[in-house]
Amino acid sequence: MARTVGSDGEKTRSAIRDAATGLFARHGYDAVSIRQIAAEVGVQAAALYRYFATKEDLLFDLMQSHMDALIDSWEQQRPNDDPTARLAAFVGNHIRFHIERRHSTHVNNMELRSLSHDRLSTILRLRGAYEKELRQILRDGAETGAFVIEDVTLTAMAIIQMITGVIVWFRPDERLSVTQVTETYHQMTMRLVGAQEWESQHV
Amino acid sequence: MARTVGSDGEKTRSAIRDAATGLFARHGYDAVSIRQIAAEVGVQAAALYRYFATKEDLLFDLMQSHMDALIDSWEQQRPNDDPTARLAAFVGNHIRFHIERRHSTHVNNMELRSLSHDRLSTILRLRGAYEKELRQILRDGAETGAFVIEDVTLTAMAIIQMITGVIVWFRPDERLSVTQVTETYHQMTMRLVGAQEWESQHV
DNA sequence: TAAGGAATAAAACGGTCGTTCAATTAATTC
DNA sequence: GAATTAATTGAACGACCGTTTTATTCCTTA
Repeated sequence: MARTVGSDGEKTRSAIRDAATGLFARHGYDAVSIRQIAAEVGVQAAALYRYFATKEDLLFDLMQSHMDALIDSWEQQRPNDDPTARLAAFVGNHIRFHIERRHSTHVNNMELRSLSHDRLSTILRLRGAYEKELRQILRDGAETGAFVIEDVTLTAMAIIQMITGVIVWFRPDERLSVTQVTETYHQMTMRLVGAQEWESQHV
Repeated sequence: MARTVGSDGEKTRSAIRDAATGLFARHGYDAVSIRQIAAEVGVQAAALYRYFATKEDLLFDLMQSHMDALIDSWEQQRPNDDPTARLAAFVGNHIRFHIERRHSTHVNNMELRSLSHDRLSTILRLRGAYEKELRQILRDGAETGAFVIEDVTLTAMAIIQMITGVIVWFRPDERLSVTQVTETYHQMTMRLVGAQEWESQHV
């Protein structure tokens, strides 16, 4: 029956996703063949088509899951606090999430152009929703006078690019721990938005 | 003769480079075929091989030229001034350069993985030399007390990612001019490094 | 205007790609 | 344990890839 077999199928499905994430991140979507992914899973190329109709379906599945997980992670963490505390939480959650998922982050940042128009829109919509959260924090902080901000949209982009960039150079087991990196970025972010004083809310 | 004919050859060569830059930036190195590039130039695929031995040679040529031009642009602009003025000049030059060369910047940021090991090293060496300039500015500013910096390397990466990120969202003919964008990033950068006061050196 | 080299075109090469299909094996149900 | 269905294989398809080879055109120079 589909029930018990389904559980094995889900295991294979997730093995495919893991293999594809790593290969896409390292070599790029176009440079990776279905046969390579299949080989890493230990299966023939044709077998993948029982789980994903096309190669692009597989890519889209990875990217959508990534965005869903990112938004979910923030929603479970978001404090109902003053803008300073919310910004600290946002930065901390963002950095932690992206370090933990370097590979799928890389795929999401690099392979947008490999998606069809409709699927690109879907991903961009999710991305927009996430960034809107940051813009709202910045807007609130500017209104209460907690932050000094010239342009909310532009500042939001600057912060996101800055904190997402961590994955470009950060490698675990180096001189800095995740906590140290997060702490330093927290301080830089607070200065960037002109936050005059903030408690040591090291999230 | 090679002289007069050479000048036509150089025109074709630069047409190839322009076409390849645009196509690589839009669709990615792997997704673009030699035949596509040739078609955009108005020539047959085999003709490109008179100018570039392989497709990767073409990519490397584009990436190396980009880095050379970036470093050259900074060297012609670098002031022998205090750290605050030098940082302002660095940010201004960087943003201006990258907005003017969005496509080749995109190629340089996205296609590192398509290079062979040796060529990757060459590009990374150039990149390292450029980033070293920023680190030196930050170090000087930290020593004179002009800046508040927890970690020079980390701050340099944060600034570079922030200001390079402009090309991800900035489009000409939108609500903001290059000057406005540069000015806002200048202010954000100065706050980020904790510069207590700075003249309006809008470079 | 004939000669000679530079530039291009046209065709072909071997290889790999994403995907499909028929045949086979493995697992589940009755 | 036979029947049924799910899962996988191996082979094949047509398309396109980067590159090479050979032939042809164009242009310069003597």
